[in-house]
Amino acid sequence: MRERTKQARTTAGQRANIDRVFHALGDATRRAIVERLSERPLTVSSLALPLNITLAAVVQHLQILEQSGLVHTEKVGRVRTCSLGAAGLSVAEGWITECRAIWEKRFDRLGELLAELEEE
Amino acid sequence: MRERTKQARTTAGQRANIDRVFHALGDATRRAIVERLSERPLTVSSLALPLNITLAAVVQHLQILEQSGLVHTEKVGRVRTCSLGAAGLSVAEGWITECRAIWEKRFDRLGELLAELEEE
DNA sequence: GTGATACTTAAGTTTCCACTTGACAATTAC
DNA sequence: GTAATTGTCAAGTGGAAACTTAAGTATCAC
Repeated sequence: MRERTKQARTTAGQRANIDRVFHALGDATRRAIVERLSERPLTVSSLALPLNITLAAVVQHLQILEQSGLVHTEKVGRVRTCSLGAAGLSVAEGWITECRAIWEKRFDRLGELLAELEEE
Repeated sequence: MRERTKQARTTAGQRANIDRVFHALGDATRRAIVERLSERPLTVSSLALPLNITLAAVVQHLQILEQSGLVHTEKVGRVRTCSLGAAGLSVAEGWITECRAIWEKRFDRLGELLAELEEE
């Protein structure tokens, strides 16, 4: 059976990905991790240091971040090194850009009309 | 009395705002609302129609969206019209852009380093 | 006026999610 | 070898958050 879905602006897979990324970014602790990783790669324990939570909690956050493509991790020996992944941020950026594009298109269309209504 | 506060990349107020925006965007239903409002302004009940939740739930989502600056609403008579607010999306976009900028800067430094190593 | 429409609000329920604890595995240091 | 380091896993807890129900208010149509 061939899967033949209807043509959508975004596919179901993309939508699931967007969901994972924004859910990941919805938590302040995870955003703090992303911010620090944008500066330099860090190990799990060095990531945990400034955060006031257990190492296990940090690992759980990292799982969510990695599944969303926001973070990439690699284990060498007993040390896992985490770095920022470009993919996740691009997904979020893309969604926002598309929303804004549609909105601005509409805004431009109404521009002339609004100019007339402003004199009241 | 020199006011020399700590030099922060982002102020506490901005951080609270970022938190509200990303929390708002963390929910799929609210993102669906934002997407539809990017196309055209809508009333509360017309927003609720395609969503399989009660009107009360939609109102609660709208409160969160309005507090984050993602949506602007105005009531005329008994009808509340909702439209996309540019402020919220800009906040999210700004955070992502800054993260990416720092990350890319690091990439550039790596490039320079590699270039130097090749010369020697 | 009456009734219908379009929300609004409060309170309760349920579901989810961040976090902890505690035990465990794998690597490195001694 | 033993011990310390670094991380992993499973199960459980507490609180936030999404959602519902039910009642209320304000506006519009007649």
